[in-house]
Amino acid sequence: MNLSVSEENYIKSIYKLEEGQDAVTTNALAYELDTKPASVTDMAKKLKEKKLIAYEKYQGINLTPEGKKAALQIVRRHRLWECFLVDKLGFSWEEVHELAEELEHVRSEKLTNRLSEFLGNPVIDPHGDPIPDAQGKLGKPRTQTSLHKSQAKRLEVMAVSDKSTALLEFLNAKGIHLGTQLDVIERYSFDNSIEIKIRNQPAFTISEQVSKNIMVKPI
Amino acid sequence: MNLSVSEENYIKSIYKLEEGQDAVTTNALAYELDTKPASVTDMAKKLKEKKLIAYEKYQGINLTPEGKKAALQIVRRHRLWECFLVDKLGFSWEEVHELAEELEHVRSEKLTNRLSEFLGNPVIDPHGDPIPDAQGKLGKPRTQTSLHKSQAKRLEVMAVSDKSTALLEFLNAKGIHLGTQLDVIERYSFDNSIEIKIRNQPAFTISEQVSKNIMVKPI
DNA sequence: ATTATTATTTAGATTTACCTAAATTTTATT
DNA sequence: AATAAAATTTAGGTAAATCTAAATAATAAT
Ligand SMILES: [Mn+2]
Ligand SMILES: [Mn+2]
Ligand SMILES: [Mn+2]
Ligand SMILES: [Mn+2]
Repeated sequence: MNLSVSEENYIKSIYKLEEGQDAVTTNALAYELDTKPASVTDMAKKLKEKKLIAYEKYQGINLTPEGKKAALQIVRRHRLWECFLVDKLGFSWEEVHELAEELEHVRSEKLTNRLSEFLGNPVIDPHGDPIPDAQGKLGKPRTQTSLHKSQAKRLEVMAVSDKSTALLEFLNAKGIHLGTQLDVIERYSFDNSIEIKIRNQPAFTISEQVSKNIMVKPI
Repeated sequence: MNLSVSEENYIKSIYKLEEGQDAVTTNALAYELDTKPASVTDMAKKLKEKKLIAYEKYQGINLTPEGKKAALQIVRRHRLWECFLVDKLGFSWEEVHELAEELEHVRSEKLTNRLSEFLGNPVIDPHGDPIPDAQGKLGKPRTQTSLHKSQAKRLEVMAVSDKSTALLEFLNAKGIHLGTQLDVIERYSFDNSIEIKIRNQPAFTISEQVSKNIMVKPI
């Protein structure tokens, strides 16, 4: 199956939005891809024709097994390039998403596999997301809780679910990285903000918007 | 100036064909880009509009200074990626051109410069071609003679001017790489074939087509 | 159960990068 | 110089990926 760059971006976004939800909505996909719903409907017809998605008018979109396989290959390339940019070229985690958004479209299994090998076959990317292997298999079963939901007092940062420069730069400023261990001091039910502390640094408060996007595990 | 992938490929090909010649011909460019002359004429109008080329009907094409600057950036990216693929990922020289043809279109000065640094700021690519620096300056003045023209008896291979898999695989089979030193045993004027010898290996004969594409310097 | 709102699709255009076939210009050959 | 051949351009079209505006369907609110 030979996909255009545009088709690949759609497939990847459908894969992302499908998580949890049962069907991906036209509007959600349009928003995710920064395009218009009418364009999504057009593309949905084409991807259905190519048997990459299941789609019926007004019923939303789901990847077929082939579609999912394609998505995992794209995700693999995306995350490997992110690793390369951070580990080898010294980029910081908020800079790599956009670049990987382009590099992911160079389709060469040989290149992908050699890149993986060169990087030591990493299993997570700089944002804590798992990297599918050459067969498209994901290691982790994605059972991550957000800081927002977690009840634990001592936590370790495992991933961030939003890759926007804005969030990542905020986390940089606060000293929150992958692997950072933090203590929850207080939860304020009024606005769902959380007061946290890293080591012996002074405590500070983060909003619900932020805590929702920090994935953690108790320690 | 924001160029499409297609525009970049045109600019790069014009740069390549301009070497030596005074103006690039519509047909030559169509052949180089594996497209039709009519398409070249269309694109010529657009690139002229963008002031990247000088073009008058029936008069051929030349890069403007801005066009040349753009071309050198693309060439820089292309050749740096080729170095990366060979030096870091272990690809062989005949495999990298096609991949670099895609990677070259990721436009990020930061990425390009970090990649260059990561590679130790190489000045020639795996085919012996010089790599423009961040300012677009070429080191070597490109005064290379082809084996076909050279009069010397002992020579060193400096570059290959054709990057086709066919030629490069042929050279691999014959043991001819960058830096290979060879002796010219005989030149046959009938078909311009040349008998050469590498070290103490048995001599063999190469055709004019091949010798034209091997760039050498006397030693 | 209507009605209003929201989501989605269709109709009809636009832009980019191509193409083929025909017309035109340039260049080479009598 | 006239004619033939080759190179180039123009005219008119196509396919992909968008868009806006209008129509339709699904959902929510009276
Ligand atoms: Mn992308
Ligand atoms: Mn990532
Ligand atoms: Mn290219
Ligand atoms: Mn090269």
